[in-house]
Amino acid sequence: MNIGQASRQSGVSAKMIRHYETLGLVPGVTRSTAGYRQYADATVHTLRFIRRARDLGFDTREVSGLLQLWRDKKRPSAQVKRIAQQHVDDLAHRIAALQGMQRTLEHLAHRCHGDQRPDCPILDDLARGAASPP
Amino acid sequence: MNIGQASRQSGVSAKMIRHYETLGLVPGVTRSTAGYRQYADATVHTLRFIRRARDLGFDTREVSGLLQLWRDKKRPSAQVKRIAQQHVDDLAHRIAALQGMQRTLEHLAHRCHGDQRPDCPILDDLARGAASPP
DNA sequence: GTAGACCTTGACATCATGGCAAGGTTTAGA
DNA sequence: TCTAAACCTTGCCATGATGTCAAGGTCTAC
Repeated sequence: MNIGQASRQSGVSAKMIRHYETLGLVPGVTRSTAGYRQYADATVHTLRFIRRARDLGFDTREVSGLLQLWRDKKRPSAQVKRIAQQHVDDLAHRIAALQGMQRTLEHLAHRCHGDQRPDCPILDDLARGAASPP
Repeated sequence: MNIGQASRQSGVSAKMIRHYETLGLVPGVTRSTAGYRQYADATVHTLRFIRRARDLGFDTREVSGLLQLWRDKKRPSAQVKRIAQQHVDDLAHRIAALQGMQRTLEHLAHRCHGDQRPDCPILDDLARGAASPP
């Protein structure tokens, strides 16, 4: 199977398949005489794993760790859970940060008339450069 | 005022002050005979504006637009509000995406024993490469 | 034999920011 | 007056995950 077909079957772009190869996430590939990468179903499976993990927001370092655990049939599930839990915590932080921005902006936008007049609490806030009190 | 002092007063790193200069967010600076950038309070004010806008998640393009509106004393506040509203919508999308990941992962982590045994629903899900039904 | 689809590598872009290096300037103190 | 420390300059490289483009080789179907 060439890279295009592996890409279609895994949902990972050819570009990223090559990239993951340089990162060592997918094992070194065999090549055809012309130098084309040849893939087996097992690799497509790995690529789907990577895709799914990326979709859940794990960065490539974390994906690498998860892949190693996946391959290690004797892994303690605690290790997997720890990676996942860290990521959940990270997500929570990021969500909270975005929600903070959202709250502030919604508050400001709510008080902005949004008409032809120039007065605007949004610009006022930015110009003051200070967080508004909760 | 040199760049270091402007940096301390605005909360924007010297590096980023220079960067914003190349982007045209802050106007061209006057220089001392030795080539040192000289800042007035007005520029520090602008830098604080930028800092605050960045803290609220606006990207530099949006900041640029907001700065122009800020400087235009005849701006219609509707234009400001539109930029803010778009950003709020963007934030909402990003938050929803992260929450989706968080939900899925919390669900999986909850079902993972997290002990010495290798069985792990997290890896199972990744390996299946499919979203679990809600 | 040839067109079109496919593959290869490599370079560059994104976005906001940090870091380092090599060199010039200013300032405070001995 | 000399010097060390603190400051400034420009420029290059790096991050992370992905896309795009380019120049060139290969395979396939007609």
